[in-house]
Amino acid sequence: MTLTGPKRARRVTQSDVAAMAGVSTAVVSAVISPKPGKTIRVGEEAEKRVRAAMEALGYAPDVVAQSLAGGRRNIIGVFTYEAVFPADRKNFFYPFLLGIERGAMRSGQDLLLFTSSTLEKGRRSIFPKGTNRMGIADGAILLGAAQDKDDLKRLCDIGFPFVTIGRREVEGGHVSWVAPDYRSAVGDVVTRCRAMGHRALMLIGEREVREQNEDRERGFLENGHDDLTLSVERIAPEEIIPAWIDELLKSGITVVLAETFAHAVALERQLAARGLKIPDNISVVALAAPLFDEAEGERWTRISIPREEMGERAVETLIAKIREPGKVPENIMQPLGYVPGETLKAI
Amino acid sequence: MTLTGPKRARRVTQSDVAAMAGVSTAVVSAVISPKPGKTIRVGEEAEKRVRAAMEALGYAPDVVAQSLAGGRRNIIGVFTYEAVFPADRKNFFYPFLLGIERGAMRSGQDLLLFTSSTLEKGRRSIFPKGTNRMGIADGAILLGAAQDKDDLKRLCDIGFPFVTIGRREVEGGHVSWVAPDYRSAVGDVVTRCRAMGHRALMLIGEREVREQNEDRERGFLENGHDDLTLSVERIAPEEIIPAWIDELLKSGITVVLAETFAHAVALERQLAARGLKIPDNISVVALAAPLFDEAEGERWTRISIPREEMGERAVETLIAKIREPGKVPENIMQPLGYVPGETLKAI
DNA sequence: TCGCTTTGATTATACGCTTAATCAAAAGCA
DNA sequence: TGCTTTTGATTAAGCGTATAATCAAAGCGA
Repeated sequence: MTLTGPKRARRVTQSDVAAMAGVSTAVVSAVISPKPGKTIRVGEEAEKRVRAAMEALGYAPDVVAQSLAGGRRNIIGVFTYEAVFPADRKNFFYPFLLGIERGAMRSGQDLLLFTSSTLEKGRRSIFPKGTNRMGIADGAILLGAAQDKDDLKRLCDIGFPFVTIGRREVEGGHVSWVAPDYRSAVGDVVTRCRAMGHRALMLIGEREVREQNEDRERGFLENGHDDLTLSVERIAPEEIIPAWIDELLKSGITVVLAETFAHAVALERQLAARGLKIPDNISVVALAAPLFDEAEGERWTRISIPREEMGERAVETLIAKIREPGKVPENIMQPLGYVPGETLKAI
Repeated sequence: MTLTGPKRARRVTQSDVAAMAGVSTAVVSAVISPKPGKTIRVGEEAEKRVRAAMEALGYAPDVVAQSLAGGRRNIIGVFTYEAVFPADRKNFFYPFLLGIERGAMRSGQDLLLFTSSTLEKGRRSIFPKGTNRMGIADGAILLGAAQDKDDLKRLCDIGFPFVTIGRREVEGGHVSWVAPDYRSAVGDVVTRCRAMGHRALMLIGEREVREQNEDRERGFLENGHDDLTLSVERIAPEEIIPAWIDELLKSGITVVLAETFAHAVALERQLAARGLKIPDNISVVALAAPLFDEAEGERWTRISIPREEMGERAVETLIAKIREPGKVPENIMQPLGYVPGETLKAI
């Protein structure tokens, strides 16, 4: 739906301010946005009058017009593939948004949430029906498990500045991201397990291999010592059935690193079904933040993701990118934490 | 901080399409956005050519320019006096935002969060340094316990469409709101208490009397029967001290309606200090939604607020207001629910 | 005094689109 | 036939801002 009907009350424009201050609109524009490249200069006197007029009239620049004219808008877009305020996994997204808000506050930016494109089949599109609302913002932060590389490519092509949370690679274009450093973190976990006496480790994870899964697998395999046996199994949580457990037990593996909580939980359930316990019979480390309530994941030995901080850094990165569009895009690897829990035991 | 606008690659414009199709830009515009009240008409032939050209050139309309020309941005502002994503009371605000997002989605609006004005002393200002970023949006939803009536007045004066969540009255201007119908709800609670045999009721609540407190007090006093003794005490939670409890017990009151959870909890603590229990010795009903975690309030007999629905209705109301600026502003009283808990007992 | 730079401003145009005002030609009608 | 209506288009005027191109006046060194 789009709004139609009578136009809203006339807004206070630059020329209103200009008229009141007795100057031209160009001067008002210059006062609003002082730039290093001083093609227009303003005297102290005039500036004072302009500011007074702005105050008196309650003037606010029209971002849309600024946008069209090629100026700055001080608006950062936030695009989420799922709902911005998701009902079910609110505690997962929330910290990112918290950080993004703080970052925006710090740098004097407003936040534009792209809620207009209807969620089709539960997912949003960056270019709904070929249009691109993003142009309203100076740049955007992309949040959520993005799958449509085409959209990312297109964003790259039109030179729109954006930063994704989570690593994304697009061929033929560079994308900036702030991503959890799964590689180092998982490497660290392997080292810890080894120090605790474990020698046969297995990584189980999602069938679909995306960037973050790659990173974990790399960190896992890279840290192999001669005395370690490492194996990787890509399997859906619901595929963890008794037969699979049989094989696991036969293999002599003593620690399982689970890419998601769903895997960890499925594993625990199947073990319990035959009277086995974590970590008595086998240890488990979760390689992700709990998707749902934080409390649910509390007892697991796991990796922790400083999501709030990541949100903030995403804003900083984006702003840097907006400022210097030509520069090589920055990528930030966010160091993760290791949280000792009750599911990893020394041998 | 201020940003410099990114220079985009030249985009395919309407006139490119027009040129290729051998028509004027007006025709292209008409093809893109067919409106009921058409001043400009397009023939079948021409439309076919235009569509072919759009396809061939990969044309996408520039929303920014569309906005500028059309006067409408399809952006709804969301202003919160506290942080939009508050760390401590997230579960209180969250449902509103959820509803607002859904409402925005339904009506094809984007959401602009005003995060740019720094939080001074933990509160935001609508007019930071006299400027008004709100003008960016078509209208705004105000969320949180607003105290600066001056700002609201000013918003009214400049004719900016806005809707508050929670009742607000400003003299010399009409404000639209979507507010919990505390009056009816409290009246209902009184009736229920009476039906359970209670005859002496007390309402305790915040010292500062704002609209919502007025509403509750009204609902409380209005429903007096001849056989009921009703009293109101405006007192800060920390003023609930042993001496006060003495008086309460002497008065013969059997139910206390607490305006906030802080009051209810303070009361419980002081009662416990002398070995008294809720509801054995005295019943308590909370007249608000729990401020913090939902779970914390679970056991209390209380009023429930359909916050999600309120958020959605706020969007609807705002859009109606934007559409017809002249119309008498709509106010919506949101019916509340009664949630039986463990703190109200029949006598 | 003259040219030259600096300061402080104005004018004019572009940004990409919508839409009111027009207009030419065809169609309808008596 | 002459007049009005309908159809299918064009032209041009904004929408509110940024900024390159200009320009007047003042300052300045020689």
